[in-house]
Amino acid sequence: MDQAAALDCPPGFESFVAKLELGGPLSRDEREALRVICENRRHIPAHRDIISDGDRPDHVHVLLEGWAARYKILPDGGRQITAFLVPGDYCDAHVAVLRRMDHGIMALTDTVVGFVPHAEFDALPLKSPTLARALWWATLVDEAVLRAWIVNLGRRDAYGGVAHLLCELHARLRNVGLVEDGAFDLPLTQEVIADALGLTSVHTNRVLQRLRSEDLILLQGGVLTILDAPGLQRAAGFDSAYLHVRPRGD
Amino acid sequence: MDQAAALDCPPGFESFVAKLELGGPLSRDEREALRVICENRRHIPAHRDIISDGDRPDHVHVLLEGWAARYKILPDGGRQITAFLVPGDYCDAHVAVLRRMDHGIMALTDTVVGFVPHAEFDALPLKSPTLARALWWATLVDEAVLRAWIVNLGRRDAYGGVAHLLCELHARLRNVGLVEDGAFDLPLTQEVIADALGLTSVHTNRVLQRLRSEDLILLQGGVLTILDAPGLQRAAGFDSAYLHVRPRGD
DNA sequence: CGTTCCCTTGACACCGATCAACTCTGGTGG
DNA sequence: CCACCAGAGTTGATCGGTGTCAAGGGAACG
Repeated sequence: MDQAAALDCPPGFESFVAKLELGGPLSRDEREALRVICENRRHIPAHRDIISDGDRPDHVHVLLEGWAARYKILPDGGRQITAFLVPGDYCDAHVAVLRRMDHGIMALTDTVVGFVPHAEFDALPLKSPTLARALWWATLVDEAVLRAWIVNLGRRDAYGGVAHLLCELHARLRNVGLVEDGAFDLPLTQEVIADALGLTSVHTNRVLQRLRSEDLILLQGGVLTILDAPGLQRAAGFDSAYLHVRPRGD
Repeated sequence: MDQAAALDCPPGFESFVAKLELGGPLSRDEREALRVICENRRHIPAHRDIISDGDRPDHVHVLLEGWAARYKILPDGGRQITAFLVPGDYCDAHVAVLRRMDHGIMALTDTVVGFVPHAEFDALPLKSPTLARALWWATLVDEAVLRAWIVNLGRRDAYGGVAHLLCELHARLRNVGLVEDGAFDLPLTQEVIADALGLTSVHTNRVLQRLRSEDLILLQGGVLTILDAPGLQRAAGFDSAYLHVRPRGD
């Protein structure tokens, strides 16, 4: 936690660097190279798309503050959320290569994103192999999270699925320094959680109440407190190995 | 389809190159660089792990012949398949960065894999930016497929899910030249399909029979023939955009 | 010609969807 | 200060898609 030079950092920069350093430390120069991404900023209000399905954005975006979700709308109008984005997460590193978005990204809260043109982004790996590797690391962990969600949806019941999601968010937010005493902001409506887990908001409500009644969690006012981490992980069948982070204390 | 130099190519090489060329053509030299991966070969019989959960392989593997599946075993013994691998697909490009497998890969049929040491694999992008981009392309499309599966599991019923899976496999196999007249080898048991879609083999059986009775597909002897592609895609809500391939004829 | 694996079929149970109403909160305007 | 309103959370009754359990059939193989 070297806060030495933290004072003049744009908000969100710390989370961004923290996520990329999970794969290994970055040099002063490499951090500096990342800073340019955080200096062009854009505010996007809640419920607005950051990027829409079919877009061909010419910039790469990083979420710096707030929450967002990747989602896909089905022909019948149903919505499936395929990922939650928290500060430090890339929105569309793919698009630098694939060009066209095959899903949308919506701001769930008021958000701030940083962005750079593709050309500048593509040049980053050339400046430093370490940075290239850090970017790989981040996308590969994102991929591992997708696989965990598939397991969630395919083989866990609603109770285990919700528990697993909460464990995952806890771990990911801790990685970027957004957890204090086992508590963190969780500005998700029950409908949003339901759309991530393939449930209805009604059933999600019942599951959350069960988790509360079992004294595993405390959720009120948009803040989640994990009261019994081992118990919650047991309920979820959660094993953090897939996040590829060296375990550490809270 | 320049078969000019195809005669002395190792089996599976064509599919491998085809997959990497979906993002753009490769030069003669680049193909040659890929060939080394196909020249070290290993046979793995059906039902054996190619790589197991927790392994730290020191080689990168490419599937050249046969079918394989990524899978995860849950504490309660349940199995969830998170991806099907067909010729041309990387097994573990991740592990060059993440080091440790967070899931297993099982051969579904007798298979042949090609492999190279990490060091040699890591050097590939340095030789050619085009190759680096092709590797990115491949992993990003794999990621898009994972998202499509999440939608499948979360918001489609069993009927739509099976239909969507068949559409996906059709498109992916066509990309690597393994479809003829709308028909291709599908050496998956109903139990395997069930484990991919979060169903039971019993219910998968009923769904397949419905698809047959509606004259959408013909499935026998391990060969799937798509009789009514538009109808199947309609049943699935399938839109191939997420595979990021320019549409073309059958 | 028995064994094994896979596919098939039927009866029943249950998790989670659906539909509908009500509560609670925060914000807005008269 | 109160009336109203919209969005989120909560609760209950009922329905339906899939799971579960169990039995049987067919093809490949030693």
